[in-house]
Amino acid sequence: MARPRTTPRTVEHPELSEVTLQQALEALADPVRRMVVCQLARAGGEKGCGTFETPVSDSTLTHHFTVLREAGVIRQHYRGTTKLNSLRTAEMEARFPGLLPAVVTAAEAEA
Amino acid sequence: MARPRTTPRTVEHPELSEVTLQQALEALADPVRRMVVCQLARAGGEKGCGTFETPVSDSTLTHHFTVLREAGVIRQHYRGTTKLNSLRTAEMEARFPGLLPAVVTAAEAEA
DNA sequence: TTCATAGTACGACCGCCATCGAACCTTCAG
DNA sequence: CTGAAGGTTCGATGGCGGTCGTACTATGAA
Repeated sequence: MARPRTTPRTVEHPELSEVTLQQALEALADPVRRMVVCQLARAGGEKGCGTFETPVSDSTLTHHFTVLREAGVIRQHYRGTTKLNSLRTAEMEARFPGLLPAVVTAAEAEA
Repeated sequence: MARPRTTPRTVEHPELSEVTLQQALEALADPVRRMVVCQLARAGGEKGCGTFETPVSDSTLTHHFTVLREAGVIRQHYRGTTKLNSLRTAEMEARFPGLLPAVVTAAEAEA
């Protein structure tokens, strides 16, 4: 039977109501993670993990994606071997009004 | 002559243009510093160093004030033996539009 | 002048987090 | 089945930052 030999890869996402301001700020306070967020914002949609420009190794990047995901900033899901990332823009806006736009805008302006 | 025996105590403040987003976010990402900022926002004006409610020692609090000042978030000046603190609200708004209000609002809402 | 109050400077400590490389898992193409 | 590409997991490491206590300085009051 054409069935996966193991469980398909899924990703856990927190409800934004479970995310603290502390988590969100810590997530956004790292320069590499801000690069990721800005590149996502610029892309406007989904973006594969391997398509980001950062100065760190793959394993470190995995760590940063995890932090962003657990902070509710990004959503991730698999398509084949590729993992796609997108911003949880609307949910973040509902939870922390103005925060994400302020950070992205400031980051873009600085670059 | 009624003159101070040593130089009067002054405090250095950065121009907001010299402050990076990194500094601002790091400053705001610490829970104790956010307490300070929120209590200042609530006070609406100046507030002596000793009038803040925090779980840390005086010397640690001094450290946090320094970080906030160097991040351009607060302004400090002496009056007698008291050091007064206030938010650089307008300048922060010009440099990082929306950031400080977003953080303060979220912090108030969480508390 | 002396004392009390307000805050600072300094040094030490400790824990956390960003980072890496190596080994591994999952999926798709041949 | 086999290989290769895309990510992950794991353990180790290193540095930075939050914390404290103690000693100190500055100011104003008695």
